[in-house]
Amino acid sequence: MSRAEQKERTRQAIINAAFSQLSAEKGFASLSLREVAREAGIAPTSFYRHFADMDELGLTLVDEAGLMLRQLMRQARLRIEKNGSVINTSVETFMEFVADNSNVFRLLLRERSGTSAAFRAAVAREIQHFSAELAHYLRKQTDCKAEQAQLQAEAMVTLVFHTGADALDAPKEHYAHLTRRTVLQLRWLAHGAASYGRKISS
Amino acid sequence: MSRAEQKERTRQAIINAAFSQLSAEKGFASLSLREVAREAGIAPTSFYRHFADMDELGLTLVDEAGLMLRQLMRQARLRIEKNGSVINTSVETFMEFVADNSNVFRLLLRERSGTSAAFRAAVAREIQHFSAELAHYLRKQTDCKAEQAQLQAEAMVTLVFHTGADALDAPKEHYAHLTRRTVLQLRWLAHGAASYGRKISS
DNA sequence: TAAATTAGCGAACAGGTGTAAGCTCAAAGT
DNA sequence: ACTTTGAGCTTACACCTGTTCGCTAATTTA
Repeated sequence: MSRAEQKERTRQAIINAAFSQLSAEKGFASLSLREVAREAGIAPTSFYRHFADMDELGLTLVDEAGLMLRQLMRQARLRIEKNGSVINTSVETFMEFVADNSNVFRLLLRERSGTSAAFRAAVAREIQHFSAELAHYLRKQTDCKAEQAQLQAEAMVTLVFHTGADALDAPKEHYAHLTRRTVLQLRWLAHGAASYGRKISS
Repeated sequence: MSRAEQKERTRQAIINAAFSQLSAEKGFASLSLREVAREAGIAPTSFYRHFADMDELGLTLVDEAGLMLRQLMRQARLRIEKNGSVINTSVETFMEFVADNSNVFRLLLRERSGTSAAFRAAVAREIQHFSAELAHYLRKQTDCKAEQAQLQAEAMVTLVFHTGADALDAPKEHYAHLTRRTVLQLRWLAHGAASYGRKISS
């Protein structure tokens, strides 16, 4: 095994160790370099061969989380093409993502309002991507001004993310109920934005 | 000075010390018993005469924050009676609250998705109160089903809180812009909920 | 083949943490 | 006036933290 290859492998071991230690009870801030190193199977000091400090590791985790968010969007688009019902399919896909990647979603959720400005900015950027894609979609679907589409998309993302946060503390049998509620909220929003816009322009 | 009186005084000193140490860079989780005690002007061990541990102090802080939230609602109602424009006045009042009590709002925001289930539950309860009052108001204003009013209120609160979170990282000259955007989102929601409901019932 | 690079390790340090034990001494209760 | 109570203190302990230094051993380069 080549040297660079091995290095990349333990780098991934560190990242995985960090993700696995994130949980409902433990946020990134309360992660310790030594514990992460222990789980990754290296000495504490070897950590520095890969990251300058914990913050750098944290930003890497946020990047990975953003990547998964983009995978989620792709999957949602695929399902929508087959299924049709846009809002319902999107929310259902999102809820599955939250259920299957709780720790990843939790990271985004927490660091969005966390103590590090850099983390907050990084998360905000990822979510911004998310909203922008949705806005683009909305503009194609219903013809409206760009600014308006963006604003609507952000409201939708906010509502869906909030439901995701609730889902983390709810038993799985409540998911369907949460989904139904959110779908209704999004429909109101879409309906209102469309008719309100028409009223203004008329 | 009576004994009970003095005890209450240092208890408040502890609470104030804790609030003052909360900031954009420091969340409750990274608060240390010793530092809080130092700022409160007591020995670390004396802390235990007032709280069993930091968690108990934290729940007390959340309670105080909830209290301020209720003051905020009262103030908003007063202003609405004079001013008229419900949504606009509410959002403006809320934004002022966030600006004037950043640390209090930050506490609610962070612990809502924090690492302690007890904290999350406590914050959720306070916000639930908030939404319930708004729902009550909506029902009086526009006649609709109770469940629908509640759902609409929760969406509104979610959007407003999210804007508050953004405001914490934005310079004050952006507040007006943020307010305008949020007002528009809320109007869409109200408009959509009203007409969507009518469409269903007809 | 010889030299240079470097991932990983062990030992050690300085500083922070929560909390237990036991004391003082002024207020409250009898 | 005597006793009890309890807020606050000092000391002490055990533990965990991030980080520096110098070393080893294996891969890569020349």
